[in-house]
Amino acid sequence: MGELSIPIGKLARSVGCKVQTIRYYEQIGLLPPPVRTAGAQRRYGEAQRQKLSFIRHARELGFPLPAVRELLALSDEGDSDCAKADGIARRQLEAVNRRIAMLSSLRSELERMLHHRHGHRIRDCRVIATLADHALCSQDHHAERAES
Amino acid sequence: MGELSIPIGKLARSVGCKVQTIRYYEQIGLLPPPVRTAGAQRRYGEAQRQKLSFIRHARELGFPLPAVRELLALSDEGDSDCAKADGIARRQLEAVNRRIAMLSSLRSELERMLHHRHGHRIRDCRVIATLADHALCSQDHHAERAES
DNA sequence: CCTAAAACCTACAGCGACTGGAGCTTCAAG
DNA sequence: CTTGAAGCTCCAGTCGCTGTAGGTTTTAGG
Repeated sequence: MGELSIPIGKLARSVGCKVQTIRYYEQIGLLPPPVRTAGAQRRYGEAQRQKLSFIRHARELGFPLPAVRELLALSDEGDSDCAKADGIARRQLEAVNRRIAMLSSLRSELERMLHHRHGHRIRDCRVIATLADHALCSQDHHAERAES
Repeated sequence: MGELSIPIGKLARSVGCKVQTIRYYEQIGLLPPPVRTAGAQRRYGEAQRQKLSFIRHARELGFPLPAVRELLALSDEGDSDCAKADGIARRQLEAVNRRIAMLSSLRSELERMLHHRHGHRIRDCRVIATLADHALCSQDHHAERAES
């Protein structure tokens, strides 16, 4: 059914990523090296297309590559405990929630800056004044390193 | 009032960043080169501390460095139009809103994955199944390149 | 069979915004 | 004057790709 020898460009189009991204995944050992033509061009099969699709889907959900690697490994051995995959997903959900919370507080601070404007010259500008003086902030919006 | 010759480590502590970050800002021309001791160590004054604090605050609000550079330039010349600063802040607010929207849809997808679990073995795992088959998604969560 | 264009190849540099380390020198307190 | 903390420069690494240069292979049409 699935085509037996898909060239890299067609594969890239079919999963919605760039050709280089696929080669990159191969380079870091996320995708197995495919068969090559006599002229050394990559040719993929349906199984590899599905694997790549899995990877891309996980990446779109914000899973960092190490997590994707774990998820891939889990999906390969069907006897493992589902709890592991759940744990990874739960951690990702928590990370997403943290990022949303942080961005929400940034949003309200930015809105405050923008709505409380009074002067139209820089020296009276609320945006600049707020940046210059942290004490003008309502909440503390402390940045947290976010993956992905 | 302000100390007249702050060494880099104290400055870093006072604004909550790393020493290397300050040196990096100097390297890319965001902070002016400070005076040096006879032994070539950096010594900062209060004005530079305020400038750095401004930069850090803007960064915490997610402004990318080019935007920070613009905001700094605006704050230096008090006669400019406040509309420029407002525009930069508004664009940042829009970017934050876009990121929140994207993360919210990721969150609901992750929650769907986690709550509809049925098996406790990988082969019945909803998390893995969802990743493997994009068709199981309710919405399309298409990643958008986000700055910062 | 031949040609031309599209697609492929490798290798490496660059992005943003830092961060970490090696290997050395200088400063400040006691 | 000693000693240990803090400073210095230079360079490499992070993450997840993306872009480019300069060449080769494939494929469709004539």
